[in-house]
Amino acid sequence: MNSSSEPTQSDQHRKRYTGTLAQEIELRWQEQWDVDGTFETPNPAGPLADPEALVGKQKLFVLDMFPYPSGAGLHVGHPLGFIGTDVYSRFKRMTGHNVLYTMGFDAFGLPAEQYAVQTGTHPAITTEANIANMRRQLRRLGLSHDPRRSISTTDPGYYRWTQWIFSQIFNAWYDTDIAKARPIAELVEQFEAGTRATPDGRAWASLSAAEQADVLDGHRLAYISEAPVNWCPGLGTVVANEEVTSDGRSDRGNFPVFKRSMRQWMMRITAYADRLVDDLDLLDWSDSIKAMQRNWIGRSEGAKVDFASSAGPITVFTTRPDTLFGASFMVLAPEHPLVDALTAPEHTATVAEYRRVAGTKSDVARQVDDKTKTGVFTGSYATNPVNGAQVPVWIADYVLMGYGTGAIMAVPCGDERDFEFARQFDLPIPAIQQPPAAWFEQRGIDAQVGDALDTSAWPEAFTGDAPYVNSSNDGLDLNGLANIAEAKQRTNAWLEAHGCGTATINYKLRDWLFSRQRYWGEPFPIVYDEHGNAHTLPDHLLPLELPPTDSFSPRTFDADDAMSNPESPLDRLDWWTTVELDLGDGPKPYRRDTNVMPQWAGSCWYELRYLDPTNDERFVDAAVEQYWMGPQGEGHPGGVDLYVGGVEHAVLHLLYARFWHKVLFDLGYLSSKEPYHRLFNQGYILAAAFKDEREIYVDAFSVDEHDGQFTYEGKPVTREWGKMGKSLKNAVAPDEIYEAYGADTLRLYEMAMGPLDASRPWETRDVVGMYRFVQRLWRNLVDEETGALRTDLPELDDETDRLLHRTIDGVRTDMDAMRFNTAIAKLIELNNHLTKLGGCPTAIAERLVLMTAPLTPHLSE
RNA sequence: GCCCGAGUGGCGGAACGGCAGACGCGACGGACUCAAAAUCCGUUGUCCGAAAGGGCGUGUGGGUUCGAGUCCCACCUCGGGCACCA
Repeated sequence: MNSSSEPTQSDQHRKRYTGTLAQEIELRWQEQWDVDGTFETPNPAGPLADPEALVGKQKLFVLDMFPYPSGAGLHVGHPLGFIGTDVYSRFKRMTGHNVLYTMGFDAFGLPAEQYAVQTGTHPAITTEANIANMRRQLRRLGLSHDPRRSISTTDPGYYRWTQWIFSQIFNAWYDTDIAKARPIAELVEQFEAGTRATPDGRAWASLSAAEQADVLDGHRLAYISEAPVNWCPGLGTVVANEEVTSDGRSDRGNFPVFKRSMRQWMMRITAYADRLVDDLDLLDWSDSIKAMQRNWIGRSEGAKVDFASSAGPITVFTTRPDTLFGASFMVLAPEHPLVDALTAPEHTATVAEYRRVAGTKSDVARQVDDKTKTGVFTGSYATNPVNGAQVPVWIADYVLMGYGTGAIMAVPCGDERDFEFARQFDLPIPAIQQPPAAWFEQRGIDAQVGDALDTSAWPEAFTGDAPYVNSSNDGLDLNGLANIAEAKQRTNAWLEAHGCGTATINYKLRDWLFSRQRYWGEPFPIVYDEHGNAHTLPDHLLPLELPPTDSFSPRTFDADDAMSNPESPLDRLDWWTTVELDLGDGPKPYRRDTNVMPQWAGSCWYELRYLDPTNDERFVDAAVEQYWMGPQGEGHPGGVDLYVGGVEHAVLHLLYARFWHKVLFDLGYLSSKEPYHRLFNQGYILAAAFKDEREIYVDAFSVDEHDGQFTYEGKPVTREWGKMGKSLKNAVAPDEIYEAYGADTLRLYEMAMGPLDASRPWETRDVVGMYRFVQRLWRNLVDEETGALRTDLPELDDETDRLLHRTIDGVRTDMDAMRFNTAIAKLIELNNHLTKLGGCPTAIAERLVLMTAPLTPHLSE
């Protein structure tokens, strides 16, 4: 269009590198790559095998976190990581690697379903259309994906294996003796042989079928249990702990979430807590992501200690058993089961009232309220096992039922919270450590040696390291010791010897709530017999396809209606829920499970399916998995060589996927212990967003700037920087950039903006810098009038030759380290030099083109 | 409060402990044009100076070193994560 409407220019520079010419070149090569199958990657075995093509090549598995196919399509912020992995993959292919690089879609889940509910269109239809649109957009960027390996989690051929893996997990238990998952049949063998005792010691054969099923359910890695779960009436489903924000709302939709006891599917991820923490050491991940995972798992070493009381032993968890001599009262969570038995008659009314008020407060309110301590005395006392002291038992909502044992021993002299509580309620604060003089000086207290232990003068608890005092009994003497580790060890030994405590490890991690009362997800491959026992469907009945229905809307409730109950959409489909099957003992009636799996299920193993996407016999061929993901030497856990994605999945996806991978490893299906060996978190593309006085975002492209002041329709607005997107009304569509400059320029710009792991603001006006580079590069080689290679190129001189070789060295190093921004700078330097020279000497043209090929693949072709 | 990470021109950002500011944007000057856009050439940290040249410069204050943006200590600011977890 441009060239025909401006005849003068097109006559002069018919083959100048313009947006129009760039598009011509790009579309042509994208077509050619498809026709030639240029990016099809050979496997060592199976349907995609081409063993000869692997000879002499090192393998490399480069993976992007696969996207959710949203209806809004891509903006220029989305593909930053994709472009990075593409440049890297192309570079690695050019340097002798067999690179596995493809892209799939994480397409089950709430957004598609909510969109479907809004529009009345079935989610299968919108999902399919969105995937097609996204594939088109990604292809337009020139990404070198192997198209044969692309999957969607919603393909029955894919979720057949998601269901199969679920069955494996259901039919497995964690053997703590060998720290490994095993098939449940091996547990049955142990019970039958008597090598493992049943919970109540009776012979296995004497247990009824229902009792046996109960025992096994208590071991399964996927199990149904009645437990406090997160009920979200606004979404109409329960959600996992990981999907609840710190202010007690749903990650999706931002609705209130309530703790309710319900019967739901759980996954025993807690069995893997230690390995999930310990194996982080084997991974090439950033310290911050590792810290987030460690934090979430929350492993803390300590001891469980029993305090005798009229209601029986009260067990507390403490990380500081060494401070037991300073435990001068106890605090139980208001929901603690012993509270009723401990409450003395004259305290019944106050305790009941306190529990009632605490019960109405959601977890949110308990946290949002300032940290002022509240609590009431039960009227009972318990016995401190190390010194026999009678300590009062209180209840208070700063102790959480969900952590540890829901009861604590309070050591007010050494714990900030206990200190505040003691001050609040005027409880004694016995000292068990002698704080150093400096501690008093820093707090402006003139403490004599004699009255240092008078805690009434202390402004706060002493949490440091100092010699113990008043810490001895007949068999244990910590006085004078200043080594915490040794004091803990000696206390633990004493507790164990006297049967009133044991060293133990406590975790914050809870089991994973795995069922959802929604429609758009993987159905559970589970049926229930007439006694209500769960059975997995045999493999030949998989996939259990999601039944087609127009009635896919979930039953949602008033967002604050905590007492509502979930209703699965699948439950309405009587024709589907009741079924007659022969599971090996003749045809019988069964009822299907009507839950679906959470969004995260499909993303727990997708990288494995990329390896062997068409395999009908197994989820992945063993030799193929070994080739692409097997451990590489001693101490190497195996896994994807490079996994690129945003930091927002630090806990959820990355934790769940590691868990599933470890179960499959334990059961002997995989050679790799970990799914993702190296994780690289790319930054985000930020864009200016503008808010008016009502704090509402306005269209960022209609804002005017004047002397640093921003206005929208004449009214002042304030600028902030945020992740580019629809909600901030600042998204730039890639098509605009293609039209003006082409995809190669967009790729260059995104890679040149800064290091890949840093977030950076998008500036459309800056894009032209990379366009000029590409234009000069073109002009240095191609005649702008004819489009043919130039014949008037200069001879190679020594200076240019030296610069070339410096550039080759630098670009290779930078590309290898994924420092694409500095690689580009070096290429521009060389090209600027060539421009001054009057063109690119023929002798080095090929090398210049090869160096730019990963970045600007179409132009370089 | 605790745990990560980062502070360099007007802006995005470069710098194995060795010429700070590569490369790009913008700005300014010039060429081309009737003119503009595009394109091309040049200048551009800052202060003094006509120039040659010189002073000052990597959040702040100390330190190590022949030499520090880079290493060490203390602090300030910003971003992210966790947060009454016993």
